[in-house]
Amino acid sequence: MKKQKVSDAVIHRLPRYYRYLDDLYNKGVVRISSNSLGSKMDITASQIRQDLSCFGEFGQQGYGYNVAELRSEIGHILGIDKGHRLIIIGVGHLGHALLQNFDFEKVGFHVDTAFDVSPDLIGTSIHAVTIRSMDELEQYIVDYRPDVAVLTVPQHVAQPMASRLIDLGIKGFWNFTNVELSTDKPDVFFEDVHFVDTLLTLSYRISRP
Amino acid sequence: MKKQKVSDAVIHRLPRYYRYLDDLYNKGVVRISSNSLGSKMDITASQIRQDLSCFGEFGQQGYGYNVAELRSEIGHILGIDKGHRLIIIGVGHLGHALLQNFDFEKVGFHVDTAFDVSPDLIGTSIHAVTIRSMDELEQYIVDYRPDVAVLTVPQHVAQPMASRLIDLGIKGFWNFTNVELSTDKPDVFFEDVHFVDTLLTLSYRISRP
DNA sequence: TAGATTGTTAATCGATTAACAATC
DNA sequence: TAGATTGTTAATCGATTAACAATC
Repeated sequence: MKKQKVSDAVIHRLPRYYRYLDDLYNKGVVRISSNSLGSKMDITASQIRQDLSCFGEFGQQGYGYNVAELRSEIGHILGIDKGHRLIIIGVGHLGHALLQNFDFEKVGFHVDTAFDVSPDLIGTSIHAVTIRSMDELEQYIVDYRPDVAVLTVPQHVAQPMASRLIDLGIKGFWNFTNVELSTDKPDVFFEDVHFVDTLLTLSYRISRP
Repeated sequence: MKKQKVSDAVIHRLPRYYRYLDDLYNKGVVRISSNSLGSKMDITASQIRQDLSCFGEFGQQGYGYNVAELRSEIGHILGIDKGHRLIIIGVGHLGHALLQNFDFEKVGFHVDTAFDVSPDLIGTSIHAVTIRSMDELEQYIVDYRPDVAVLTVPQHVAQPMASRLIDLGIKGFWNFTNVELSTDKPDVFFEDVHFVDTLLTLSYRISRP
């Protein structure tokens, strides 16, 4: 096992490995070689073995990998078993859609609660998640110490809201606003879901003659 | 101007360039050098110049780039001015959220119409977009020839729906299902928005000790 | 003009792929 | 055992950065 800094390229492939392995696992597949996984995923077997070697030795010569085992190892590397807890900031259509459709538990996140400013929403609950007033934010976070905030607020409040949450100790942001957030704290992470960027990439590709 | 295949790395940076230039443009900034744009975006000036050189010469020695001009050039490269038209397949919470909040026009897409199976939705409209029955799909696409389909349908219908749309001539998919779609047609493009992957990447980062 | 900044070529760095000894 | 397949080292490929002549 090499012990070096793991590159972004590798990190970004991990969730995809996990998805494929989860799928194989659910289909009851017991073992898989880097070769056959590679052809499924359309990457080289070499790359898979190289990527995995950043984290340990999970296979066996002549056999390949045990699907259940590798799935859980990668899940572990990704922190799925850490019991992370998150809060949702902003329950507009998008926040609502995530609450209704997104399987947070499946990737090891528990949705503690949600916050909004709308009196119509405060006090109600969606999918067993209570929506609270934004005024309770400080007290709630101090009391319950969630790890991650999902930002589904309007653009213009994104950065101030992020700063407020960072001061309260939030360490990770799943950011759905189209704003690039920043902080000087090195242990705070932003993961941006830039819808616009992906649509523009598609636009680029279909626009070539 | 070098004329080679443009790498994925470059293509994926284009939308971000566009966002920053659009922002500068809206702030009334007239000119910018690769150096100052680079420090804003936290990339090297060299990379910016190298990237742009794939598409032409947009700057001027001693001056830098005209913001309005570079913005529109990159918009052009991305196909923002192509008048692409799209249809939304599936108006659940997510489709609804996109219809209400996402500024398609800003990136040069016109939302023609939307489709769903729910009798409650069919015939209504959201943000001036009519929701039609899935039964009208064939006829509509044949008649109006939209370019792109936004897939916000349940997982298990994703691939069959994509195949059906590809047969009807849809060339681009903005895919919000967690399924990796495939086709043997080389001129069909999928742009996947894998929510799960980004949340897992965040999980990885905050899980490191 | 002199200073600034481009576009491009060359150098460096890192990521991917190939090869293979080790071994199940 | 023989065949299969790993983990890792070496080779290759491509992307990023640095350097600089050209020139506004």
